[in-house]
Amino acid sequence: MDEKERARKILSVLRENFTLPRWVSSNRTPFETLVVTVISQNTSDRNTARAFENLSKRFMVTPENLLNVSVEEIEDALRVAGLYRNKARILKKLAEIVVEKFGGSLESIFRLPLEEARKILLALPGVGPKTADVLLLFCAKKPTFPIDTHINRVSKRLGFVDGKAGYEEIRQKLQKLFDAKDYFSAHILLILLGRRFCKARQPLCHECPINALCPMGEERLKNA
DNA sequence: GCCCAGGTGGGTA
DNA sequence: TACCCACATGGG
Repeated sequence: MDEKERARKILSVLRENFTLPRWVSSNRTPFETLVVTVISQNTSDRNTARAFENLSKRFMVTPENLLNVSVEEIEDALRVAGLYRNKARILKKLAEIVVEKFGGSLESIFRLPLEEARKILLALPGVGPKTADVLLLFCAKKPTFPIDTHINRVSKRLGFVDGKAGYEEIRQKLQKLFDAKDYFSAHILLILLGRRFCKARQPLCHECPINALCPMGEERLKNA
């Protein structure tokens, strides 16, 4: 079985074993998605949601509103998520740039070709490859594959890339292995898999739904 | 009390 | 370019 075939089977098994979280069908604006993604950096889903809700309760999350409130108020809302001083400053700065350079909307960036748009996003404060790719895939519907820490680990254990592969190498590889129409669901499902079964310290290969398709799973089952 | 969750950017060699 | 560390809270 070649790699692409294995990737296809893995995706199919993941679809049978996991349901996409509710927020997937929530319609956030691109700017809200940017804000949530920045908040989520190095932060659990639960605390990310709480922080974003704290913000939304105070005002509609638009660049104009963020520009007009004090950084202390943003800090208060974000405290629960951790790293709140950094993130509050970054959100202020992002609001300022979006209003002043992009007419209050990210849409003009999204209309550019993928790599061009990606470069512009990467130049924004607090926006690294993961955040840029989330925006491009989720909001701009561009064919790019965001790599978070779970996907990084899962890709290596599955043998899709070798252990020292970096962000860009993993992204290119997954984009080759999956069809562009599946990037979104594959991204979500691989994260769910990583969190539930393919944990950093304690992989649960015996219970993992794709252990038969994973070199690491086969190895562990053999040794059991 | 300790370890885990889980990206970016600034600094150093 | 490649690492190392700061950022900070909440839950098990």
